[in-house]
Amino acid sequence: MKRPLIRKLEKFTRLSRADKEMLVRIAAQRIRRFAAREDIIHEGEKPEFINLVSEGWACRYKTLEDGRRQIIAFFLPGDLCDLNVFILKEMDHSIGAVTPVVVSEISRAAFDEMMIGHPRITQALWWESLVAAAIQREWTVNLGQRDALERMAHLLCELFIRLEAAGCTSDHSCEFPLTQTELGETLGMSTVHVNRTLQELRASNLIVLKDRTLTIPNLKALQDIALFNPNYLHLDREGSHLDANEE
Amino acid sequence: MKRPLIRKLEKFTRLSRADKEMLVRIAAQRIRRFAAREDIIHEGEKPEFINLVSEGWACRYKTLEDGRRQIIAFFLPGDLCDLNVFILKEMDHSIGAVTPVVVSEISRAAFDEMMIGHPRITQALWWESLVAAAIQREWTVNLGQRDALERMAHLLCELFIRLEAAGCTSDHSCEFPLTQTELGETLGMSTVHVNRTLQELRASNLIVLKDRTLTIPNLKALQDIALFNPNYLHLDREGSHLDANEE
DNA sequence: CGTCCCCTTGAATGAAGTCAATACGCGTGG
DNA sequence: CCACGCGTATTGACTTCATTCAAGGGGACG
Repeated sequence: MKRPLIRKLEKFTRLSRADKEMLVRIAAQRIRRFAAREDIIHEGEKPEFINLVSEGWACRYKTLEDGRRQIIAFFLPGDLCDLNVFILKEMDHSIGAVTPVVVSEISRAAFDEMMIGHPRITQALWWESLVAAAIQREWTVNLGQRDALERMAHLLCELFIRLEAAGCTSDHSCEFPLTQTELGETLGMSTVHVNRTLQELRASNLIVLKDRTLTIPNLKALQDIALFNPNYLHLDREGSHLDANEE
Repeated sequence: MKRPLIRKLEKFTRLSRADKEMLVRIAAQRIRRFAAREDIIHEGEKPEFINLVSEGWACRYKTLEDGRRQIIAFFLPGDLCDLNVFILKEMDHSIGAVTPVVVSEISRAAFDEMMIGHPRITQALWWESLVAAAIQREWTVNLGQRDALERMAHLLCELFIRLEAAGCTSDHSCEFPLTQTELGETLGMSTVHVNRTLQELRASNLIVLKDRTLTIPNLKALQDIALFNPNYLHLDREGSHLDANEE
């Protein structure tokens, strides 16, 4: 349950003891806590840090002039906001806490230090950011091509598998703090239709969702109706040829 | 019209003569041509190069098992496919030519060399890739929140402004090679509805689209109905404080 | 001259949104 | 302890936007 970032990065490569200590140290440098619904950084601000979510769920979102809101991404424990953001003059979107969250702020200096002294971490972080981009692309496919039922099923599959990689699941269950309104803002559908879609998944015994806990009795079955192909998450230790000898 | 990449990067930072020569040299190393509709790289392959589109339009796309296709991104002249892709074991999507295209393949070695000797270019390329990510996010918003008319208008605004940055527009017009089927695969709507939506934009005098040429007589008006905010393209010379003294 | 691809149009159908009412759990304060 | 308010979930009836089906038109090319 601890150190979800390390756990996740090790899906890609093996990290040395020194690498891990570095990551722990960096994550401890500057810690901030946010209440649910609070903004971590708001559109228009100048980004000064890379944010690492170590506990809780956060999300990226954008609001249109007329108030419509789209959730663009979820940050689960161990997830990083964009590397290199400090290159941009201002945020073009906001990042908000979904649940109460604990965030580590990584300064540009700390990041550069890590890039220089720890090539294995550097590699793993680029992998992380390529996966994040792949997830964003898959969301485009999801919104563009899948109908409501498939879309919902796909999101649930993705979140569950990502939580698993971060060590945040037990058996077939995980905490699931999203409200139906938030699901709607994520999947581009009305709350009413979110509700009906969830009912349909429940009726088919594909999910149990109750008291902020999600259970997926048969992940394969849910994947099938979602046309879910996990390849875009690149969770198959592709960097294993880089394994460190030390440990 | 030449060297759209350089032209685009200079929207972000000023490049020295040596930087530009480097870019020209890199782009000339390994050139490939593709016919319209041909695949540049296909899902499942191992990416070995960073592709730079120097002429023509290409697209990223994904196909679901049942044949539905979603276009995930367009590559216009001067656009690069993901930096660092070689970290991944295999492509989770395909890249195809929309029109006949000319592509420069950039090897890992050439890329690393550039990263070391040309910090200004490095910075500019990270900017490029952050902008590409921002575009992908905006597409998520587009598909999730906007209705057909807004969605179409938004895409047209984005493409026009990006073409402008690459030096591929003249006055209020640009070449526009996409078929209505491709627009549908991009915007997640049926061809029939694409057709009707275009008609509606034409009837409001917001666009002229004929013979593969798009004219936007009043970009501001089109932006308004699209709820288009160009901030996500980060085209405002944010790196100008980094301007080189040399030229 | 026929074929193929792309664009266009009409009519019928369907998926998802809107509106509105109700229910439920939970915390607060009387 | 109970009443109240608030946010969230649920349900039904109706509407609207978009898809599907089907047919026809036009241009490029062999």
